[in-house]
Amino acid sequence: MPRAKTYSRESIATETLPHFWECGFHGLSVDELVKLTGISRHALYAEIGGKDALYLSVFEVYDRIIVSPAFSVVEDNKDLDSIETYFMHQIKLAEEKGLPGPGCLIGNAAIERAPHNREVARLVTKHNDRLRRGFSTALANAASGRLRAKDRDDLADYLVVSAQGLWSVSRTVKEGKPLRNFVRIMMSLVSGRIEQC
Amino acid sequence: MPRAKTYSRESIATETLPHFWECGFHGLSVDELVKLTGISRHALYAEIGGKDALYLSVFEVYDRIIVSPAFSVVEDNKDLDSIETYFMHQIKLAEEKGLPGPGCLIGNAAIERAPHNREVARLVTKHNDRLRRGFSTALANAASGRLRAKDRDDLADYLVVSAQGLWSVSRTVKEGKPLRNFVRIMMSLVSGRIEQC
DNA sequence: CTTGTAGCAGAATAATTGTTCTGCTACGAT
DNA sequence: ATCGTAGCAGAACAATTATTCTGCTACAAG
Repeated sequence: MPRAKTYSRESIATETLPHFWECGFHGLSVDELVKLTGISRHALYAEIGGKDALYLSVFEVYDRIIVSPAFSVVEDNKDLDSIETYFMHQIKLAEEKGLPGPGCLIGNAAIERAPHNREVARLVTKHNDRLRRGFSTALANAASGRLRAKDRDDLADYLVVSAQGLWSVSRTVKEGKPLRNFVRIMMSLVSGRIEQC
Repeated sequence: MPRAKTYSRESIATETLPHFWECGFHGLSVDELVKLTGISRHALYAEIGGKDALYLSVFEVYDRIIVSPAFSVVEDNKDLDSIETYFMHQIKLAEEKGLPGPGCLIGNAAIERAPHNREVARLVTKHNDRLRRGFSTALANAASGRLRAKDRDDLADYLVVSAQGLWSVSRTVKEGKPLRNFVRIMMSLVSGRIEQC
């Protein structure tokens, strides 16, 4: 029986995720990746195929181990508090890991990589759709019918754009205050809108 | 007397600006830049020094010929309408040039390049400071004293983050509607805040 | 017209970096 | 124990790309 693989497609993507997240696609070479993570070039090319394919694999892992645990608060609870919790929790994590932080891997990819790689662009759109859907459902639920579908979708769009701004700025600020501030103002807007219906 | 230089530092930066704006720092090689713009390698290296230095020069030009003409509306008029005008006008320009667009050169650099280049990071911060100052002054004026300094600065921060989100998203959306929507909602928030004082 | 030289095109070079290849090692099956 | 092979380390290779170099051209001064 063949020896169990030391590095699976899965584990390679998981190990490289933090580095791509921090440095982006162009921020580090395959050599650096190999040195930093200890995975072998052989495994990388045999299991995944190359740097581009690896980057796409990292997306899957990021979605599963970073986005899902964080955003399921919104997707499960479906209320306004859950939206605020989602944002504030992410800001706290970023603060703990140290600001300026890596922002959102997918948001970064949207700017750095999506224009040059069709598949990355597709995954970015998919991610934004997921956020929009989550926000939209939560808003509908929070408003319990008092919000017109169009207004709800507009607000969901608004939150998606706001999230993009938040994680972008988190890459350059040194403390969490302006980020929290932003979320507070944003949330007051959203709840104000819902109440006035 | 020496022959007049065909390509000055200035003109090289101006010619390359659109390409860096569209493709980012890693999006095109010096070869492509030379082919696309017609400038000579010789001039580029003699006048500017290299790709990194060129990128920084492009920042200066961008600030002068793109940011200043657009943002001076806010800096000169100092009212809420000017803020909305600024955003809407930029969205319209982006639409005319075709969405998804290049976003904001400096916002893109914040994500793609600032983490790897101290000087780029400095220029990004400088740009955001300019926006914040402009917004802050406009808000103070619009509220004519009814807004506490802290609230005014929080709102200015809020607008800076929102701008970042807007231009980020403009790189992936196919039409201006969600962008305009975002601005409308954002502005309603800001004027609501000021009126309630 | 001659001549000196600024500036150009494009070749050459150097450095980086993505990918493949070559033994070799260690483990499991027999 | 030995054999076969999966997987490794790191060298080699290839491709890309930033930078420098080499004539050469065209213009201006005299």
